Amino acid sequence: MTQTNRHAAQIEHWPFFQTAGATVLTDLLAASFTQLLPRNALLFEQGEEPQVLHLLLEGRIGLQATAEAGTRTIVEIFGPGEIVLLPAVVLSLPYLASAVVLTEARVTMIPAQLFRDALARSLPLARATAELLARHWRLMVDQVVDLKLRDAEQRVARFVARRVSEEKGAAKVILSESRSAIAARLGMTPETLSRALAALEAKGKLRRTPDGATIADRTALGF
Amino acid sequence: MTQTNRHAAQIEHWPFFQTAGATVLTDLLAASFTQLLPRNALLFEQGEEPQVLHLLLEGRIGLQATAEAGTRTIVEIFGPGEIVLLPAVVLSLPYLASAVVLTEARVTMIPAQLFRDALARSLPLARATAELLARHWRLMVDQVVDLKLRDAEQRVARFVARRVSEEKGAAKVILSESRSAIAARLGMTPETLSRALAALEAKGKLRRTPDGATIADRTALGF
DNA sequence: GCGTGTAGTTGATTCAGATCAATGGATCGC
DNA sequence: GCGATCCATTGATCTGAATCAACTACACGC
Repeated sequence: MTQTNRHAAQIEHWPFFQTAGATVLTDLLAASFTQLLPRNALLFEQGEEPQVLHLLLEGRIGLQATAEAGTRTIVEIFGPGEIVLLPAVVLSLPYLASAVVLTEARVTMIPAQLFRDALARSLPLARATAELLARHWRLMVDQVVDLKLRDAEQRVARFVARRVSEEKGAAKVILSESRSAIAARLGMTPETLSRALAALEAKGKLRRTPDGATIADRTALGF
Repeated sequence: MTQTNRHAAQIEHWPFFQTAGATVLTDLLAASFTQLLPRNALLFEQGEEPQVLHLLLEGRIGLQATAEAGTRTIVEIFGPGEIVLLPAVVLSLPYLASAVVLTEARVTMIPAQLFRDALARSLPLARATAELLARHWRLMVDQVVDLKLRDAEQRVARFVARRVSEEKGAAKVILSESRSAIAARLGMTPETLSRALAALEAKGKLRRTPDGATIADRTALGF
């Protein structure tokens, strides 16, 4: 059994491949390979043509965009079970952001051309792709609304609250990526993030710990 | 010839239907209908289940989101030739924003269920959908980067510059939707938009007219 | 052990853009 | 025609978050 197959069992439970079908998955994984990447590694850079599609098994990856002025920000942070930058692969267009490993990550890579070929043949895969992209679009809409209508403290509260739900009921939230990465994702400076967390603690909505926070009452975060 | 068919000739030239194929289009348009909607009409409201898919023939439609606090913003403005809110139709999920007619609009509506049925049968349609959604995702990423990295004046300049390209080389830009709608789309107040336009005029990058602006040098807008 | 570097926090100050307020056109109904 | 209403613009002030600046707490190499 190859190293790839070791992870196949995990991947085939992803909703995306439930829709796409087992046959397609087998095809795609046959030519795939899995890597363990250290913090700060670069998966790809803004402007590159996509060579592979990335499936994130473990860790967190940040989508980092650079404007003309050279300023950077993080557009989105992906977690385990997510497919990174499907749009660029679908469109065969250069990436409009770089992907940086925020916490040590295990990533399975599928050759982009292989994926596109499968997309041209398989209706279930095309539908799964459309659904995934629709969800990702909605996430970005949500972020735009967040940026336009909520202040720093509210954005931080929502961000933390979402992480709780991921850890299913547990009152502990682990923020393993750097504070500056989280701040960039939320459209603020690390200083402002730090102050927002302090303010939420002062209001009794959470308690800061070195690696994240504990939540007293999830609904108290207003989410 | 029905009223719908009168517009079919126009719609079939859209890139989306070039990919999806003529057969699918004929199917979809058979049960469709076209309406002329006045300014301020509501296509649908946040929270509703999508009943129809909207194809925008003429005019502009704004995607308006409302946060808990009751504050509103415009997430995106759609123009002629665009398909509005495909994600909600694909996912059969409630709209997460309302759609408001910003300037008198002609809209063709396709029953959502019909579209989803076609999506389940037609590979070309599924591929066209995936590609369109990928493009829309990229537009939202662009907007997030805009909001996070550029100041008000730069955002206005980019917005105006994009409108020029739509009118193909013409130095005249028509901003027919209200200033407050544009301001909301750009994540600022109408006052700030007004000042930004004044500042760009002072720098000689454009000249304001009641219904928009004229551009001296397109590249001067930094786009 | 002890520098040395890096990330995070806290404090002081500044600034872009929001808010509040007033004015100048338009367009509309009558 | 003439108020009434709505929208855009301009001005004055305020404020949330950025910037600038210490200072602290670890983690690392040697």
